[in-house]
Amino acid sequence: MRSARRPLETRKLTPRTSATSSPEPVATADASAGQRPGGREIPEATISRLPIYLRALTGLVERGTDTCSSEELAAAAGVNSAKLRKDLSYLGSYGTRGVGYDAAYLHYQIAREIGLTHDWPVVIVGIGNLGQALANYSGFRSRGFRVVGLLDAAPELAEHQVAGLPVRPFAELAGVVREQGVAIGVIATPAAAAQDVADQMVAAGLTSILNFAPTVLAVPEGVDVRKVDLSMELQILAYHEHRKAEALA
Amino acid sequence: MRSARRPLETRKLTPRTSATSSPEPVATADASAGQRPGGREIPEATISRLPIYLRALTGLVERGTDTCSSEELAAAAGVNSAKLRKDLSYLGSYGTRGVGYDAAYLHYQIAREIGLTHDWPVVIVGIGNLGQALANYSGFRSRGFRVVGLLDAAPELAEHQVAGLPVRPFAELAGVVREQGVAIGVIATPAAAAQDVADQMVAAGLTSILNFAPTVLAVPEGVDVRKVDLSMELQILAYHEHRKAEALA
DNA sequence: CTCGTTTTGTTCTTCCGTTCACAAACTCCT
DNA sequence: AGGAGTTTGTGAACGGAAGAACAAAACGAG
Repeated sequence: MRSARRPLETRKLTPRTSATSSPEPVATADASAGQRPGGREIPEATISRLPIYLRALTGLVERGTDTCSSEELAAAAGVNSAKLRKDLSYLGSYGTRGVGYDAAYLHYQIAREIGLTHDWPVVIVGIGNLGQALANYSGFRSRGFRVVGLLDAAPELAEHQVAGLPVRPFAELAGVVREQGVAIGVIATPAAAAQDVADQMVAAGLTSILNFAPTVLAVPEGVDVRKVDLSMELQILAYHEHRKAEALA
Repeated sequence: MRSARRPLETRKLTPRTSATSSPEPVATADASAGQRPGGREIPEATISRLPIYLRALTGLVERGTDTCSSEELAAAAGVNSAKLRKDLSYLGSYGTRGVGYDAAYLHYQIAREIGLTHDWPVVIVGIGNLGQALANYSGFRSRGFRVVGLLDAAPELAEHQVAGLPVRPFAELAGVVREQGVAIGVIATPAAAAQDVADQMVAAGLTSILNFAPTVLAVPEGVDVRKVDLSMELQILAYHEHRKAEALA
């Protein structure tokens, strides 16, 4: 009953078209490393939640909501409302006291902060089961990521088309990266090949890597790596399952 | 050159066959919730790293290492050695001062702690691209997880075999769970179906869920949910990419 | 047996993230 | 216009995790 509670059609929010709403009236003289013009440093924990808020907002907007309170949005995102408000406050003051947040406007602001106002081209290396699934995953495209290259070391895949794209030999990585201006690479190879692929990716100029191979990658400074470890998640669940079983014994 | 550094063939470690090495000689009278017999509460952050240590140890053992220092193991796992030692100390005193850890023995102890000394049966719901990739993922089986059921709402899949298993109608979930004693379920459906699947899973008696659908799931107390969000990871990378680009401008 | 070397296990300090609680700001009703 | 009712944004308290540093324990040499 949370969505029909408020009696309003209030569209009269003041959306502050200027994004650089510096809360400190004094000009911040510190141009120290990584300091964004319009705000303070955004904590890593907050950044990892922004995509969740973004998705929750997408859902609310699709359902016709135009204004939502921090409580509602927090419920949709599965977090505490105080945490949500603090997270959003790092981006700026995009809410209206006594009213809430304009869903569409807030969505835009978060997308802008993450850098999703334009598409990101992505290459996937390793077109096995997982690589094919990733290439076909519609969630990427709908969130601003465009798969522009599929690469695999195995030459027999070269004839196939996956998700409407040809599978190209791994050696063409650097060419694809250069031609398409790719910055983000996905590794979906077996663990044994992952470090080599990562090295080639770095050499080709990629600066962000999403690693699905169960290995720790060594990369130079300035290259971001995130890893998704499928069996790790199951192992963590198994631990808790194990504990539950012990608790009953 | 880190592996050939020590001049040893030291196999003379004292492996302490008793697992219940209570550091407090006094009988701890507090049987308060979730307290394990042989040790203190293990922090969540530590638990999420145990699988990484496990994998690093597997690699070392395969390469013939029998003793490793916290420094070596930490390097293989990509973490700080002090953090590694503290994490391991929550499990007990399994190292030998001046020597290091017996790789195989430590591997066993961590596996035991997580509960990987026996196999965990797992069901996968949603046999699309991702579900098929997961069903075929060899990393599950090699780490103690056995896929015993594939379920999908679409009846046209029922003829196919995926990874050597038949795809069964979703309605048979409860039966499979009961017959096979399954505790862990994997959701690989579209977002719209995920909450319903989760509800059915809970009703069927599953107490751990790994969710690949981009939705926040609501589950009752006592059910653990972990989520893997593919596009979220890319969005976090995009944010950092975005910042790098801004820093140059 | 004793000393020096190595490496663990743990304590202490510091930092980061979460939560609470409240003042400021906005709307609505009378 | 003023007061009641909401809801944001944030200062402050709290808790947990990370890293530095060190004492305790084991080993080897002499």
